[in-house]
Amino acid sequence: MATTAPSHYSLLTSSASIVHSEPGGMQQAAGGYRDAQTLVQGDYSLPPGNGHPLSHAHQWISALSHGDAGPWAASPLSQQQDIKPSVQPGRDEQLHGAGGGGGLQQHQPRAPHLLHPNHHSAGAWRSGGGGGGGGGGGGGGSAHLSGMATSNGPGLLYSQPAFTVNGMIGAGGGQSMHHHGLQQQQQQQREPLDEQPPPPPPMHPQQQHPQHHPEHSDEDTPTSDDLEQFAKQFKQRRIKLGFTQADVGLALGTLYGNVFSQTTICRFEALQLSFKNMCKLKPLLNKWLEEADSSSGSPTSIDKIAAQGRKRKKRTSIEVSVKGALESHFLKCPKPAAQEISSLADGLQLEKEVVRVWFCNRRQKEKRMTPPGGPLPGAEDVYGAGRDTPPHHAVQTPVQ
DNA sequence: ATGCATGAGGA
DNA sequence: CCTCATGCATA
Repeated sequence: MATTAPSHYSLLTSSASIVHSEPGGMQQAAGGYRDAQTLVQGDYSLPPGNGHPLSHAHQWISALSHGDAGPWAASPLSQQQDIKPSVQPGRDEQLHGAGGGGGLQQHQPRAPHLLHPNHHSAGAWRSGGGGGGGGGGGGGGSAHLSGMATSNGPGLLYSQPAFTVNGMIGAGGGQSMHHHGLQQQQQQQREPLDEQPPPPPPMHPQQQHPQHHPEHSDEDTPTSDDLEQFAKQFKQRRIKLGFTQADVGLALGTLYGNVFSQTTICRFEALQLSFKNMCKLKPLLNKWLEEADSSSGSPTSIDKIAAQGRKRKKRTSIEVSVKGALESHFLKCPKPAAQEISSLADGLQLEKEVVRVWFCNRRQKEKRMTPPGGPLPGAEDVYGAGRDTPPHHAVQTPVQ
């Protein structure tokens, strides 16, 4: 039981609340608004006067599948999946507590201090080669992904590329990347005579250019290390500037026409996206960083869009016991056939669709970055042979 | 921070 | 149906 909503979407043809909170002029670092949700999110981290001890060595599982596309191998940026401002016709429901809503928002003065450039996760693995000289400029290459698909119809978002900064935003022109050397420093140096054989990266399927250019460290394809470093740095700066993940997501929208949710930003920081996805987002976030950094004090048009209206099915809450069962099956067979799913669903008293989706999500999760606890569980190829993947489980990074 | 869900695109 | 990118709704 417990399965709340069977399968009908709740029709909330209620208030088409247009919540457009007018930030007025407090978009500064003070981060004007804050969604209720945002409040709960981790910004409160960082005790004033003490660095956080986060240091997790990330390592992506090499999820090589038998027939699926390689994980993050070849061209990571060669994807133009493009974005579309989900312009949904039925815009109703969806109450965003923001603006005039229930007035549950509040501004909170964050301490201007706190935070200090510090920590650098241990980079035991991945020797100089990859990480490549701190340059990491990441800025390089990439970028053909801004799509400016702001072709919204029914008043979706009114984001105007109104920059007041250096007007370097090639909103309509080109998206030239210019990196400033703000990346991070290098961390490993060895004596010129004492070459130590630091057990290089166990294995990183990515960054294996089947093409040419043997040496290129901070151009085009970012390495996993680059990404990790960047993500960390990004988060740090973001917090320092007083922005929430949601803020960033919106900013990206007003900046490029690509809105992202708090979720995505969060996942980016936590490296819970696929390598490809990370590569795609990095340039954008990098740009935002520059923006926020230089205009930290100047007006940054923040617009708020009233979420699109799409009636989602109510989230099904799967009981732990049931989850356990699913997990078991997943270990045995990550990709059950339709029929198997049916019987499974039947046995668990769940909708087939729910089970199917569960497996999809489970597989996806398995492909994300974020090491299952250990840097190298021993290369487990998800589906293909390792039918008995070790019982690793949600061992999230102790960050924040 | 995450779990379940939606959808586009690709066999 | 699957993968993949994303995000609402939640815990």
